[in-house]
Amino acid sequence: MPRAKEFNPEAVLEQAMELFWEQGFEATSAQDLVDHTGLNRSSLYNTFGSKHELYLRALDHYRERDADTFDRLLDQFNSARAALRHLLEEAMPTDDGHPRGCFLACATMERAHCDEQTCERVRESFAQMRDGFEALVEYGQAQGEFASDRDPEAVAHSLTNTYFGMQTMAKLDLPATVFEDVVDEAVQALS
Amino acid sequence: MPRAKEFNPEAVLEQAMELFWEQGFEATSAQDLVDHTGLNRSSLYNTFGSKHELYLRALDHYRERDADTFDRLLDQFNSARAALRHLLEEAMPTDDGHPRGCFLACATMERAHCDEQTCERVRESFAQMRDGFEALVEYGQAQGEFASDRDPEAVAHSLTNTYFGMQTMAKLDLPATVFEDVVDEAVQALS
DNA sequence: GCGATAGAGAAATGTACGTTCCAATAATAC
DNA sequence: GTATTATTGGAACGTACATTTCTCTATCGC
Repeated sequence: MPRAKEFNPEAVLEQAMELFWEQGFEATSAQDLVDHTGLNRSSLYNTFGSKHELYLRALDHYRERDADTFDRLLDQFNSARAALRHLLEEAMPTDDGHPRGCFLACATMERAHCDEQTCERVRESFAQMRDGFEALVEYGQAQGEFASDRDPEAVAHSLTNTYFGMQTMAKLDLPATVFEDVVDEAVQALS
Repeated sequence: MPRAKEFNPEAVLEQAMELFWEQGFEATSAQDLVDHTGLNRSSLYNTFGSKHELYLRALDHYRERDADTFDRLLDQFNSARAALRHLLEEAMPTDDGHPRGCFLACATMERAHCDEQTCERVRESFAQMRDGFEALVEYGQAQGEFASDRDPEAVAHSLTNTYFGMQTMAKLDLPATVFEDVVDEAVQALS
C-alpha cells in the first residue's frame, strides 16, 4: 500500500472555497491555491484534477454547508415571520471583512454564462431556496401570519430574487439602512 | 498637424462595452479587444491607456446610454404603476442571446471588491436608480395609485434590490415565469 | 527487508497575458 | 516641398498562467 495523504481533503476544499469565494475563479491562480492551502502543486492536481474541477468541488462544499438552513429554521422559530426575517437578516452584509455576497451569487455572475456545470449547480440551489421559501410562506399562511391571497410560489420567487439582489448589492459597501429597508419591505409585503 | 485617427472612439467604446459586458473584465483579453474592435494594439493603448482604463470608459459609456431612462418614463406613461411595470419588465432577460444581466450588476460582482473606481461608479448609478424609483413612488402615491403609508425611500431601496436581483438571476437561464412572478409581486406590493 | 504504489516536492512545459517599442506612414503648417 | 507630429502595424517584451513531468520519499503487504 502506498503512502497516505498528509492533508485533509475536506479542509483543503474549505480553504479553496474561501479563496474562490473572495477572489473569483479567474482571479485565483494555481499559485494562490498552493500558497493558501499549503499543498504542493502535485498534490492539488493529483487530488482534484484541475482548477476547474476544484472550483466545482468548492462550490459543492459551499452548497452542502448551508443545505439544511431551511430545515433548521423550522426548529429554531415558531413564527414564519420571524424565521423569514432572520433568514434575510443573515443575508445582510457584515462589516467584518469576510467575503461579501454568497458564493452562489458570485459564481452565477462570473461563471454561469460560460460554465454549464456551475450554472446547473446554482440552478439546483436556486430551486432548493425557492422551495424553502415556498414552504415557509405556506406555513405562515396556514398560521395566519401572512395574507392568504398570495401565491406561495410567486412569493417564493420574489423572495429568492430579493436574496440574490442583496448578495449583489452587498459588494457595493452601501449603508446598512439600505439593506434594513429591503428586509423590512420584503417582510411587510407578506402581511 | 499630425495624422487623424482612422476610427471613431465612441464606436470603439461601444464595441469594447459589448465585449466586457458579455465576458467580464478578466476573461476579456487585449487580443479579444483587438479582434472585436478591428483596432490595432497601438491604437487601443494610445487612445485608452490600458485595459483597465478602457473598462472604466466602457462602463461610463454604458451609464450614459441609460442615464435618461427615468426621465423618459415620465413622458411615456401617465401611470406610475404602468411605468414601474415597464421598467421591471425591461429588466427581464430576453432569449435573443444578447448579453444577459445589466453591465452594472456584472461589474459589481466581478470588480467591486477589488476595484474602487468601478465600485464608485456603480454606487453612483445605484443612487440614481434609487432616486428615480423614489420619485416614481412619490408620484404614484400623490396620484393615489400606490398606498401612501410606505416610505418612498425604503420602497426605492427595495425596488433597486429587486432590479439587481433580476440581473443576477438572469444569468441562470430560468423559466420566464420566475421573472414574471418577481415583477408581479413587486408591483402588487405597492398597492 | 523488499517490491510495489502513490504521494510530495520542485523544476520545467508551452501558452497567453498586458504592455511597450520601433520603424513606417500619413497629414498638416509653414 | 519639407519639417513636424501623431497614428499605425507588427514584432517583441517580460511575466504569469494552468498543467505536466520527473525524481525522490514514505508507506504497507508480504
